Amino acid sequence: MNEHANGHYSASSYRTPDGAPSDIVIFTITSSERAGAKKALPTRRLEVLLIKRQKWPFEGLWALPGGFTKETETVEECARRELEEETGVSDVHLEYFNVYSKPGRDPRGWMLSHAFVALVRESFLAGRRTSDEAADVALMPVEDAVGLELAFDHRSILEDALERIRVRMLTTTIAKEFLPEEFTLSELYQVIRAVIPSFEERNFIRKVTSTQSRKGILEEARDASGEPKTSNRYSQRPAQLYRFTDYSPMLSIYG
Amino acid sequence: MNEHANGHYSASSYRTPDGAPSDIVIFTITSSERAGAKKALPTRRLEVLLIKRQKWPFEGLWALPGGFTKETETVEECARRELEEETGVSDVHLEYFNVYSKPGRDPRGWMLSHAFVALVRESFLAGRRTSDEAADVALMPVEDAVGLELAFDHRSILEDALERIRVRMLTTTIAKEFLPEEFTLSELYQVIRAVIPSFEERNFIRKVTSTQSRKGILEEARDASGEPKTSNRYSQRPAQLYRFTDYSPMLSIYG
DNA sequence: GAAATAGTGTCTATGAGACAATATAGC
DNA sequence: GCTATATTGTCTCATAGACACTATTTC
Repeated sequence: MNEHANGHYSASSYRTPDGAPSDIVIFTITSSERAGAKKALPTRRLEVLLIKRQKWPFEGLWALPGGFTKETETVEECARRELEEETGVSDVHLEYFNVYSKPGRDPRGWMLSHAFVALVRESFLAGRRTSDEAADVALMPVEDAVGLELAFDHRSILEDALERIRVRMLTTTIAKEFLPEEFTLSELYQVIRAVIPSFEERNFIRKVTSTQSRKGILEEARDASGEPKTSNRYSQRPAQLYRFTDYSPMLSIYG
Repeated sequence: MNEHANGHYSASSYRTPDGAPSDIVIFTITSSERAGAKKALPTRRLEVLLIKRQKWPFEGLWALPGGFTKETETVEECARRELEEETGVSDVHLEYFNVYSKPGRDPRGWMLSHAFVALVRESFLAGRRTSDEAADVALMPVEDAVGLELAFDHRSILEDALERIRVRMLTTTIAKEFLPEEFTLSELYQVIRAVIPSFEERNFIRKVTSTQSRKGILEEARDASGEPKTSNRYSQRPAQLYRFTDYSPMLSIYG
């Protein structure tokens, strides 16, 4: 154990890491009906999944789900495995974003933590929230989570993850990870606002449908006979359904 | 050595990593005078620094500079230390971009490599290229480097690094890392083109100077008396000098 | 005046941004 | 008809993109 694979390597007497965990910031967007109105846009909120630690260190504190990488897998495979063990979901958007290696960050030893963001649709986690271990696993609003004392340096990790998805929400099409295949533009707008409360575009519909440079990221959903598909789930007047294309524009600050 | 810091940790019988190297993709842009013309724009080329390995494994192959992280430092501190040892430069732009952890990627054992991009001005490396170890250290055009067989998975790392700086060249102001404090718009344009050969903007000057949304990333350089500063280093007619402001716009695919 | 790069004029089409106005369907 | 959301009309101004033209200095 912990011997080097062979002796050609002069660093074999060096101290080596005690582990390389992957930690996963699992985000979801919950919808809740607004009281009163019958057909009204639901309130959407960005939430993060945390686990209450059962043992030393940081026993009793909330922490990000995660686990140790094995020598037979990549850190990404580890994250995907832990994600499935923890939430039962697979095939979700998982994105590596940083490594945390500050000496002393883990009292158990020299641990290099690899942090991922996972984006999960609310429906995927539906069963989870009512499971027996509900007390140890919580889905909580991000504003609440960043206000808590978390285990290890998980608060920094969470803040970095948040920053990360805010940037990527605006520069990539990850909004699709929180939406059904076909959605209305109000839904899209709400998803963006759930992640970035300050996002405000008065003419949102105008822009995403008519802008030449951005045209191409969205297309109208049509049924078998070619008629535009609409939905009146959230409105009296049916709204046009859209879907993301697989085109992703290249942004530039220079033009 | 390699014992866990304490016994509370149930994973203490697991295999642990054999090392966590940092590898650094050091980019620079070289300028060379074009033959013939007296005052002409130099040719700028993106180059990468590679080191010829002297020992097993991959002896004789070119590799990215790097080295092992110590338990008393972060992987970033390791990268910065290695960068200085290797090139003598400090205070340069250094950016972490990915971890490489595929089992078997390093025949010496279970190594998790943390990859960085460093952006260095040509002048910083000037002394280095004529040093004694010139045969072991090379600054070579990136097109050449990606065509070579490199040690470990360094070719993948290099390709990823290239993709990374191409995106960041267009979405952030890292172009400043390759330019003097004050520069002409032709120089800026050339730097962008050295990194992204396909970048073409006919009205480059127009855009960066007159666009409201982008206005703010650049400002005209002025001398003590408030007069605009110009340079005729590369042209007969003097060109206005600019500098980057510290404003960095937030791009969005939605408007 | 030729060379070499810097910068402007001009024209057209399109987009941004603001808001008012109208449309649709359920209640 | 009221409500709540969806969508279009309209107007103004700024920008994109193309390309010809003028400017400035050195040789």
